[in-house]
Amino acid sequence: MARASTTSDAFNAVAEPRRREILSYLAGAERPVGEIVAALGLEQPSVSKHLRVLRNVGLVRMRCQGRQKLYRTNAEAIRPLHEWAATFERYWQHQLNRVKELAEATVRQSSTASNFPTPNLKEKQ
Amino acid sequence: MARASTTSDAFNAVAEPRRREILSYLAGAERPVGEIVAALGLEQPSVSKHLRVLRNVGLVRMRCQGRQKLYRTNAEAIRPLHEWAATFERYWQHQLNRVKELAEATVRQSSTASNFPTPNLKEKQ
DNA sequence: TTGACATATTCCCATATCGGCATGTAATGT
DNA sequence: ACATTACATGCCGATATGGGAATATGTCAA
Repeated sequence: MARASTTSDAFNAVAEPRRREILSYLAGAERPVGEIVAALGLEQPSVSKHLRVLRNVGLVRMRCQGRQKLYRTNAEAIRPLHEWAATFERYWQHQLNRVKELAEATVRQSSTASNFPTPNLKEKQ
Repeated sequence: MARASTTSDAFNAVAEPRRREILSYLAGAERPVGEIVAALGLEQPSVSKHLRVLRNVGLVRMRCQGRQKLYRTNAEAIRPLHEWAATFERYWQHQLNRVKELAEATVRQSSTASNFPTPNLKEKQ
């Protein structure tokens, strides 16, 4: 088997950075393909192909108007993603609390004990 | 060019359904690889490979304990995804309001006017 | 040391991607 | 009818994937 199709999922469709840009661009208003091309600086065929993928998973809707086709993003289709991610919210809050506690403990210690430099709390990724 | 690497992004890493399952499974507690294999019913090498991808993008952390390696998901790394999706929240609320208004209008109409069958509000995808 | 256990890595293959370029198609204007 | 505009589609090539099977690495135990 190979990687899952880009059209198998909102998750897969959204994995492509350009498609994310397109979605953001089309979030507020309906736009013809030409404007997307101009605004994002992509090749027209490329945009058309991305739009096809997005349409297949319901992330954008299309409407014809003369010779133009107006696209808009269907925000509803992004909700599953949002909800899946939200599932982890409590866990990253836990982690933040731990970091916070650690920081507070360190501050207490350094303010009572000495003039140590503040420790670097940045997580090494 | 081909598709972006699965390790280029949290978005790309998370596009794979099995990886999402692994992340959920490892959200609450640290677990050795063997338990993941047993719990999700995947082949061991497959799990190891997925874990490698997840680790490369910081979605999981690993700790050695004897001959086992304990993995846990690093929820922090999921936040960018959550925040990106949240960007569209106001738009899907707009859409919901529109659907709601439409439904209410329809109800008003049908209750004053007649016994028309309720229209199908399901969006055709 | 030898063996068993826990994971990781490698090789192979079928599949699909994305970009670039060329071409097809449909609607409009003259 | 013809040219033009606005998109869509087809073909190509380079690349990377994920599963399966086999094998390597590393750790503990006797």
